Amino acid sequence: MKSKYVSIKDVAKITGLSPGTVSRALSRPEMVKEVTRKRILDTVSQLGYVTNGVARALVNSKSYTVGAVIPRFGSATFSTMLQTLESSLEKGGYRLLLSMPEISRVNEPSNIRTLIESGIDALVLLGALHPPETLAIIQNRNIPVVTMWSAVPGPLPGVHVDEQAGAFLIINHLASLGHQKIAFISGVTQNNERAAQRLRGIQLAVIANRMTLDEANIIETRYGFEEGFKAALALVDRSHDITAIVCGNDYLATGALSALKSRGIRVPQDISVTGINDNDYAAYLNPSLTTISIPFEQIGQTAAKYLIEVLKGNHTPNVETHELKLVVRESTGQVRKNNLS
Amino acid sequence: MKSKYVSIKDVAKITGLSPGTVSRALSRPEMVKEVTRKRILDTVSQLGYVTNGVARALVNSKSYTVGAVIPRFGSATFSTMLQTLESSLEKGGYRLLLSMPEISRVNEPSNIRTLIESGIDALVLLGALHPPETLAIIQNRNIPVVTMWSAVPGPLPGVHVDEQAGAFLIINHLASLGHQKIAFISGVTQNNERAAQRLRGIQLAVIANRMTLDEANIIETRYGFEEGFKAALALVDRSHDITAIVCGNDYLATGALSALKSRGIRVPQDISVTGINDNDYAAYLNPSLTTISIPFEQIGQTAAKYLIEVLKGNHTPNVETHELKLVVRESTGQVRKNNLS
DNA sequence: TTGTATGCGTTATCAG
DNA sequence: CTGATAACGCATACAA
Repeated sequence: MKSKYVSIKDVAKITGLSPGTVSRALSRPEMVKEVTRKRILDTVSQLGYVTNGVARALVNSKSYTVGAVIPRFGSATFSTMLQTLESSLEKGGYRLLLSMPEISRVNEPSNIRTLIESGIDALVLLGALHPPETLAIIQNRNIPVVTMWSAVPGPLPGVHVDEQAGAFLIINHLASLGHQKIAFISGVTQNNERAAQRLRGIQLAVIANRMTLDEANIIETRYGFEEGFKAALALVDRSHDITAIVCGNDYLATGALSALKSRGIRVPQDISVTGINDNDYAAYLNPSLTTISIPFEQIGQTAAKYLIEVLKGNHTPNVETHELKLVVRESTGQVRKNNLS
Repeated sequence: MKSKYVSIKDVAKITGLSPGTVSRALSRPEMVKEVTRKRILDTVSQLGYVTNGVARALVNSKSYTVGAVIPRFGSATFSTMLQTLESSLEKGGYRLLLSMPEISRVNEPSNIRTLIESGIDALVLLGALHPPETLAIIQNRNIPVVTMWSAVPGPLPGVHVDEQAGAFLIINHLASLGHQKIAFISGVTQNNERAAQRLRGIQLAVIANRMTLDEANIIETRYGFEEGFKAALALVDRSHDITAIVCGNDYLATGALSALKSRGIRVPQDISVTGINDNDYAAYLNPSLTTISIPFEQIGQTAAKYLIEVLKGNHTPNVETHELKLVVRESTGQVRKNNLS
């Protein structure tokens, strides 16, 4: 398959110089005489020559591309995190090759293999928990990795978010307002360490505050408006003494809110609804919702910066040790106080 | 820079076969004897050999990668569109190289050049309107392109959304409810053909329905909660006879809603608020909001499918003609009716 | 400072 | 069915 584009040889031919010189003029300008360089640059722009990054990547075994596998949960996608990740990478001269499989269909090792075949220099993953095969690939290729938004410590370096601390913020807040008996609408915890840690944190905080969270009042469901709606209805039909419903994410909280309203239940006067937020929407739109938000901007940015450092050779990409300096623990967000009774 | 990974030669050496045969066993299994292939496959998995896609891309001048430049507007990102784009590409065996610059800082030609250097096979752009330089690059490289969510006809093939028709849906609806004098909070129309067409559509529909939309009641502002909030306050302070506020996107609508509530204005009894949605959130969360939504899933999917066909050679990637078959005109979404007085 | 030659890992062509 | 060889476009070591 013969390419039809201008190559370095064409530029060489026209300028009467050698391919080597042209190459140098482009990537090591200081190694070439002023006039020669100018002549080359002129013909380059005249011919519309564009470096073939594939060939360059082959010889350098470096593609300046970072791959990311970011599973999504229904319509919950991590746009802010992605944005900051991408723009931070871009600032460092890297491109983002993105794989975002639906979580129910995710086959991480396979996704990673595809990315590696594409010639990525580093890898971004969501969360700390990964199948052994994933770890094997990473170890085997010795490819720099960073995990984003891990909720539990893991073997890979990553930007950690303390989901349990977030849960404590919420429950402590509710306790301070005098709430006693609460319910929790959780996301599916299987294969989702964040959901699992949120649930665990809620349970621990409830105990610490001597509150009550009956097993029957923990509903585990997929993230979604409708799911939150149904779960909330089930809860209020079942237990009449709940004063607060905490939700594992903002979709659930939003659905729950609608459900309560449809029953004529006042929020937050009769029942308080709290959401752990993946999105800034719910929090803004409905002030009757108590929310705690995740610092997505920071996560993406920190992850990108770390990788760029590693790729510069400034860190040893040792997959055995956790990069503690990058752990974001101090802030999972603030609780927006509102006029709960 | 000597690569440290297993290559096809290593597999060849161990199996005692030639590199060519190993290559064939992997990419053209039918051309190689059953036993030989099995022997190769065994050593391949034993050595953990992974094809070097960069080398493959070089010789084939095909990388199975599609580049996309999707500017974002503040926190408005097109997650659903991206999701369906990515997953549809993936089904067709393509990877997505994503560039998502903040719209205020976008330098499209430069972004495209970077993607092209990376060796993409095709390009995805947002909207129909692009600087001449962009068109020149595309023409020059003769690279397959598709535009997503173009609001006006353009020189490039694309998935078109009729924003004006959407605007008519809204205004006709308001007219049928008896509204006479309305206001419009628009996104910044400069460099945003969608925002511009929304505004234009609203104006035309207002005339067609013999309604009133004073120049002073058109506020153009950045997309955002706060911006919508401020704009709505300004409107109600200025004009006391408006019965409906239409907003250019859901962030604006959400902010406007909050503003009216803060003034004790009932929605929709006193003033009706309508949003054109980039997001399913506002619509769900607040039933007092009338919304019209954009079919993002379809857009991403259609764009991907088109490109895959083009790359298969089934369409001529002629940048001169608009791919009419791909234009999505029939549905920019439904108006959710609500109990407007 | 510039030219020449070689190799990066793969696939395609052409013999055998 | 398999092997040898030449390319893909670029970067670099080495020679001039």
